[in-house]
Amino acid sequence: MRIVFMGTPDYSLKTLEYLVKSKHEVVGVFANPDKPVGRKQILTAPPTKVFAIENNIPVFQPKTLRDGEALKILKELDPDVIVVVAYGKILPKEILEFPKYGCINGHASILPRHRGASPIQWAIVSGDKKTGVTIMYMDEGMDTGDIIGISETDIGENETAEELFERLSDISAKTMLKVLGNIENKTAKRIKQNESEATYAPIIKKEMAHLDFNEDAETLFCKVKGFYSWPCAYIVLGGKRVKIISSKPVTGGNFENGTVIENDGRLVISAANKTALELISVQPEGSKPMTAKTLLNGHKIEIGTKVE
RNA sequence: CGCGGGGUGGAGCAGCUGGUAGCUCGUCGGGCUCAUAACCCGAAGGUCGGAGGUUCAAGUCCUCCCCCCGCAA
Repeated sequence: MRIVFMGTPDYSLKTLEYLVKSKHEVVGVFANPDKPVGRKQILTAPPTKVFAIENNIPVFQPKTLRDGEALKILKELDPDVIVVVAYGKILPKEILEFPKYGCINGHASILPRHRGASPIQWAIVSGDKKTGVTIMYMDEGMDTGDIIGISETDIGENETAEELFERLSDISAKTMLKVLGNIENKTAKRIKQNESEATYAPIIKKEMAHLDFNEDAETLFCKVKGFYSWPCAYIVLGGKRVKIISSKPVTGGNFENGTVIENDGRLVISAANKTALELISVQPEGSKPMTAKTLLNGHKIEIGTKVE
């Protein structure tokens, strides 16, 4: 099939790679415009664009898909199907209806759970034991289209969002290929989503990663994993922001929430419901990542110190 | 010129108003102990990021450069 691919970040790159290697023909790639990255704010091309250029595939980076220009380009590319993975834009109706086989989206959760921008992070933050990817026909809603294929996977006990991203991108790519095969030979089935089971995974904001010790340790532990490596759960200790890279929920006691209750080689902070969170690996602002023990070597953190 | 923090023995940090460097951990040796990541005794290990400058004297002041990190994206 002739495929137009739409995707921007690393997560979608995997699917693009698989498609290019497959028997299908990728005739064009849409990605979000280059944007400034890093401390130096260097204008950087998204990974899908870089890959497309290396493989001599035409790249398009429209600011909007709604001015008719994108549709004009698509008419020239004449795809049988448009494959969308983490593109970062909503497709207007005119584009959704354009390709013969429609627009297919790879979403990183088992729909209808975790519709929205950040399904991977929320699966972990919510404490889900399993997640997966869903391939669906896109419609005008937010991840509300009919399901064509699902692949499930267990979430590891200590798995971070970063690791899950990596795994799901691969699973998504493979599932997408399978589904495309089914579409091509007309064996694809459409399954409606059960609206009553829908949940939403809103885009992550940095402030969400500021840990609140009025929550229990298990919840905080999930946030540390789910917000890693961006934006990364953090606390404010002695006026400084300290990122929590890894942690472990432990038994606490009758202490005020958010105070240091152990500082002898281990750094433990009391949380709600007599639980506590042991910080394993941290990164104070201005420093490189280090273990809590190392942090304690150079900083006097008294028992009873309040964490903000 | 986007804002800010920082580069000191292997690691993390102190070192105020300038007078040859200290803490916690680790390492090595020894001791105690049924034993130990515990405890005791002792030891090694630092051109204080680099280059200039000021000074009788600079980690500590001035100038330039290199590198790391947080915010921001």
